[in-house]
Amino acid sequence: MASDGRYHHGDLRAALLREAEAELEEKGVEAFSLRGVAKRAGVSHAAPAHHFGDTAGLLTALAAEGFARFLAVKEARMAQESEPRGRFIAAGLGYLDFALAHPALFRLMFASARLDWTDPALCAAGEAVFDLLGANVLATRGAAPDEDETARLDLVAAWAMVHGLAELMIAGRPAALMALRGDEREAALRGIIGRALPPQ
Amino acid sequence: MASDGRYHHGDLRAALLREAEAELEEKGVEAFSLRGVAKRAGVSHAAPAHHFGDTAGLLTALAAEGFARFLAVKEARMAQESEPRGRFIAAGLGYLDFALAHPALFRLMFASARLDWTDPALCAAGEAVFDLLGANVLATRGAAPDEDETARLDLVAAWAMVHGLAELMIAGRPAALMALRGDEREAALRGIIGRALPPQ
DNA sequence: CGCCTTAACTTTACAATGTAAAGCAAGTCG
DNA sequence: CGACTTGCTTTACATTGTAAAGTTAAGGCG
Repeated sequence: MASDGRYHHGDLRAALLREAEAELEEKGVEAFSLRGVAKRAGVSHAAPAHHFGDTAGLLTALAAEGFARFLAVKEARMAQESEPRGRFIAAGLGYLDFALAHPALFRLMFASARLDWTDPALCAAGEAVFDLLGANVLATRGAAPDEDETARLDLVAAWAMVHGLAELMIAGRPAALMALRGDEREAALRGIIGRALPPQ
Repeated sequence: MASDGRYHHGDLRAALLREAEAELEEKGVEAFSLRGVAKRAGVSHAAPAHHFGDTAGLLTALAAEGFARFLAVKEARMAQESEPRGRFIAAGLGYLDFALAHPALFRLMFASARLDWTDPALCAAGEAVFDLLGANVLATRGAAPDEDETARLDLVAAWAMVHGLAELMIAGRPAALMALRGDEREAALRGIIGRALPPQ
């Protein structure tokens, strides 16, 4: 029985995704529980499995949605810049915005063994993010990563640097970086990300 | 009863740590099971809890041991180089060696919510690794990260770059990098890591 | 309107897991 | 030789994922 008394929820699928994200951020991937999600949504413990098959199905759907939002955050940051290099750095800052705002979801997306990468929706969402990275390399270096060796290295360096920053910052490391606030931190991050990009 | 028939195992603690690592690498952190570890060691399902308190205790002990080995791998790589910059890059390559050789253990050490960071052994082992990073920055830049602002950025940049490479490569990404073999890959990695270090 | 079909959930059931508590075996020290 | 202690086992129970069967409501068709 739905919490509002109705038997048919209306849009339980969307509600479960919402509650699943709350469960994920609160408990972490490792303590994530389907029954916990059901409890939050006020439905029977088996309702999530009905909609998503199993835990992997729910997490996969959540991750796919996450990649779409991730891309949107990056693009929003980029829209504030006009020069290719500034836009590339902005994409990196968006990457960090998202990771710090949704750490558990971020780790689910990038470092979980519980995702079903054969799922077309998840693959497509992930590739869209990767494509943006390629486009930024092309705009900055003037060569496409899948054709030019140097551009390929640019792509790896930029991705690794930003991804590493995200992972470390999620873990609160290094303390010296996490101690910086607002503009100071952003200025430091711009400088660090800049090291990985093609020279100006 | 121990698999060899003895009641007292002799060194069950060490055996459990060994089997726990096998369990971890085979099933991943998210599907890691105490009972699975016990089964591998041929002891009763509650034996691990007897030695380590609970799952967190076992994983924490495993991670602490992991940090010690991690440090050893980095130092082994560094021993082959004499110049500060070469040694710094070698430490990064050792970081990647370890991550790729023990991906699940690596992720346990750096990205698990199941570790008890109040444990002194774990803290000490982790700090020893961090100290090596600081020493490498000092040797390369000529300034200590806890005193000099630029050195602090050096530390963050180097760590983030190498850590990001580790996380991405564990996930098999990017495909272009993972397709490279042996010397080719190492040369590419040297170049990429070099971007994050103080200019030559 | 009443019946039938089907989709959306619930209930029931079961095996696997973590952990607490009590029990038993075997070395150790008096 | 007997009590103590340590190391492991047994038993027990709550929580979890998932399968399967049951129940409720919504919609189409006569």
